[in-house]
Amino acid sequence: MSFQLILDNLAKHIHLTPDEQDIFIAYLQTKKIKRKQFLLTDGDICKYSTFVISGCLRGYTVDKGGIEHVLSFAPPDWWIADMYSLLSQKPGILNIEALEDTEVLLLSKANQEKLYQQIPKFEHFFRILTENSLVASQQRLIDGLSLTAEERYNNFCKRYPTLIDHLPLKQIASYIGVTPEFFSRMRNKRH
Amino acid sequence: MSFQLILDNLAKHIHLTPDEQDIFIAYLQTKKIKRKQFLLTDGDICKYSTFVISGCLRGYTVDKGGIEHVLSFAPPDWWIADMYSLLSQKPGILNIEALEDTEVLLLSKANQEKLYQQIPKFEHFFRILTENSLVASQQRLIDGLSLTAEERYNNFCKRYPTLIDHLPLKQIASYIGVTPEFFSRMRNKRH
DNA sequence: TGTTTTTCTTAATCTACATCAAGTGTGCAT
DNA sequence: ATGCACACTTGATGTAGATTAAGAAAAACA
Repeated sequence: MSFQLILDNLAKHIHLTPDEQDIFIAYLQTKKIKRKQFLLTDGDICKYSTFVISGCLRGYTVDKGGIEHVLSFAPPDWWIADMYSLLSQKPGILNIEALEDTEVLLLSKANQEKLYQQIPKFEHFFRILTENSLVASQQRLIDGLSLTAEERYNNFCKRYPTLIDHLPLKQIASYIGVTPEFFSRMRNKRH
Repeated sequence: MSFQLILDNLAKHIHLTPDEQDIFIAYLQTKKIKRKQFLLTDGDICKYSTFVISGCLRGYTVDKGGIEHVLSFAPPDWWIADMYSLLSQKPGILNIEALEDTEVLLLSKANQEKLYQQIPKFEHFFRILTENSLVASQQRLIDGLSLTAEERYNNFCKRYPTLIDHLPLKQIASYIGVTPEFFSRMRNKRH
């Protein structure tokens, strides 16, 4: 198991000494999730921040009508968690499912807090990570209010070009916020 | 000018010594904004985190069609900023306007970063603040995808009961994501 | 390899909400 | 007080996108 991907991910915002890297790595757990298996389901208490090494996860909620709404995809080099549940340690509403066989690193909430104490740089790192998530989340809110489904799709294509290829279209439709039927029509533009 | 409100706000997450409180307060600026005046407009680079003491602000974007979309209200005891612009120091898209005569405290980005260096507890505080904003933003995303306008309105009423009273209905409509006309009809339920 | 399951498409109909237009309060500046 | 924005309402009509249903294509799995 190589930890290079996650160390490089940290290195985008903080510099760690070799010793600090070792401490960090000792706090991680490895896990493999088969396609269609779940890392977290609705009602669970989220105990980990998850970092994807290979494969792809999706995080989604299910509404009263049973419709799924994709909140995020997590390809390699991305973090994912049910932030509400992770922070409050109450049952969450997110489902995290593997779209393909996926390998992840898990950092437990307890270990994450130990890192904040032992190596304050981690507080810096996760502050920045959270700030960037917030900006992305707010931009998506604005897009949902301001743009048509088609414009949101074009944005998605620009922002996540690598994802487009090996993602079922219905998952993209759900992320964009439309039905698979409408999405199909939209792409084949014959309204 | 009393700084008690902002010190109590900090105290929700971190404990400061009197000396640290003094350092913090010395970094703040006071500002008064009259009703309908702007603290920030589209295209500006956001230089401050703003904390509201009295009055009320609203943050909104304007889409291609000239329609305003309210992203947040900031009543007393709330923080507001164009996070995208504040973090990237590039021109932002948010307008921040006073809905009534408003008194705020400004913490410049430069001073905020000095605080992170001098008093690491501030990094902890703003991490938590950002985490909570992220959870709220994601929940609003989910609500926008899962709920009807009416359900979103009911949620808003429950979540911000104090705001409802002295806020123009059209501003609430915009926050909910519907036109004033539809909002009016909805409230007077005679579809 | 064939069988099953899931994804994608197409078409008809429907609905939540927008748009346009006009009229009625209501607060605030002169 | 009076005039004037501006907030709010109400009605008629328009539309983006949903729903339902069914078949075609592709992928998963045994």
